[in-house]
Amino acid sequence: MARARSPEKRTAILEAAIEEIATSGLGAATAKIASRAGIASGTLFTYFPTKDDLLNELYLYLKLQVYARLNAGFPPKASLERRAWHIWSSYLNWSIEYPKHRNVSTQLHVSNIVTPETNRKVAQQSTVIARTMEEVAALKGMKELPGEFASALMSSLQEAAMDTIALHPKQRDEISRQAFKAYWRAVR
Amino acid sequence: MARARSPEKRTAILEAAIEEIATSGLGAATAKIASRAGIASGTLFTYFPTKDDLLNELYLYLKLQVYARLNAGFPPKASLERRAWHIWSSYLNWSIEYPKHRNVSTQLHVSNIVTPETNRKVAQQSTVIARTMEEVAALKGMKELPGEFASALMSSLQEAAMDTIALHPKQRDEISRQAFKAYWRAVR
DNA sequence: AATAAATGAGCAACCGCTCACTCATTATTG
DNA sequence: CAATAATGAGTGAGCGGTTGCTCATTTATT
Repeated sequence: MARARSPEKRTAILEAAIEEIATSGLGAATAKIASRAGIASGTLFTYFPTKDDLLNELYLYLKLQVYARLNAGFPPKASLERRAWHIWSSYLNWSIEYPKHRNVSTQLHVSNIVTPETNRKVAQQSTVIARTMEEVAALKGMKELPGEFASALMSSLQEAAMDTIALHPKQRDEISRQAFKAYWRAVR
Repeated sequence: MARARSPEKRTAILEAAIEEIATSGLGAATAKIASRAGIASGTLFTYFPTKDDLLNELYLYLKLQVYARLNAGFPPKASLERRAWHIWSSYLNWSIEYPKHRNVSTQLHVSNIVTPETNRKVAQQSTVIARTMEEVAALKGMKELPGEFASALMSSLQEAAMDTIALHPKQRDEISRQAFKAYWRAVR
C-alpha cells in the first residue's frame, strides 16, 4: 500500500472549480482550479481523469449537497402543503446562501457536458422528495399534466423568486412566502 | 465609397454562431463559426471586433427575434387574459420551433458575457409586452410581490413547460394550455 | 484611381493532459 | 524491530493542439 488519496483535496478541487467557473465560465482552466485548490496542476488528474469527469462529479456534488439539505429536517408526517413548503424553502435558502453554487449548477445543466449516467445518479438520491412531489402532481391543478410538471413548476418558480429576491434582498422572506402561495394556487 | 458590408453575411455569422454554440458551448471557435458562415476566418472580425462583441450582438439578435414574434399579431384591445395568452403562446412556440436558439439564449443569459449595456438595449424593445405585464402584476395574486415577479414567473413557468414538452412532444398543445391555466391561477 | 471588404497564413497565449520523476506511506521480510 | 521493497500520490516542465486575433495582400465596388 501507499499514500491514501485525501478526501479534503478532492473537495478542495471541487470548491475551487465552483469559484473559477462562477467567474470564468465552464472554460475555466484546470491549472487555475488546481492552483486555487493548493495542489499542482498534474495532481488534479489523479483525482479526476479528465476535465469532463471533474465537471460531471462537480454536478453530482452540487446536487447531492442540495438533497442533503432538503432531507435534513424533512417532516414526513406533516400535511402536504407543509412538506411542499419545506422543500420550497430549503432549496430557496440554499440558492440564496450559495449563489455561486447555483450558478455553476445551472451552467452545467444547460451545457451538454452532464451525461445521462450522471443524471441517473442524481435522480436516485431524491426518494423522499420525489414521493411528496408525486402527491402534489396528483392534485386538481396538475392532474391533466404529466407527472414531472409539478417539480419542474416548483424549480422554475423558484428561479423567478430568486431573480426577484436578487433585486429586492430585503423583502426576501416575504417574496419567498408569497411566491410559494402563488405556487400552491397554481397546483391546487 | 467602396465595397459595402453585406447584412446577409452578418446574419450568416450569427446563425452559424448559434449552430456552433448549441453543439460546442460558448467556447465554440470563431474560425469554425466563420467557416460555417461561408467566410474566411479573418472576415468575422470586420463584422464583430471581438468574440465578446459577437456574443453580445448575438444575444440581442435572439432577443429581438423573440420580441418581433410577440408583437406580430398582438391583440392590444383584447382582455388581459387573452393578451397574456398571446405572449405566452408566441414565446413558447418560438422556443419549441427554434430549440437551439433558445439554448444559446439561456447559455448567454447564465454566462457573464452579456453586458449591462446589452441588457439595457433588450429592455428597450418590449414596450407593448411590458405594459401588459404591468397589468398582470397588479392582479390580486401578484399585488404583494414586486412588479417584475409576474414576468419572471411567466418565463420560468415556460421553462417548466418546455422541459415537460421535450419529454412529451405529442401533448405539446395540451401542456401549453394547461400550464398557462396554472399560470393564470397563480397570478389572479 | 480610391477605398474598404475579403482572405488566410501566421502569431502569441493558452488549453487539457502526459510523463519521468520524487517522496510519503505501508507491507513484507530477516 | 529495523531494513527494505512495493505502491501510488504529488510534482511541474513540457507537448501537441487550439484559441482569438492580426496583417500583408488580393479582390470587388464605387
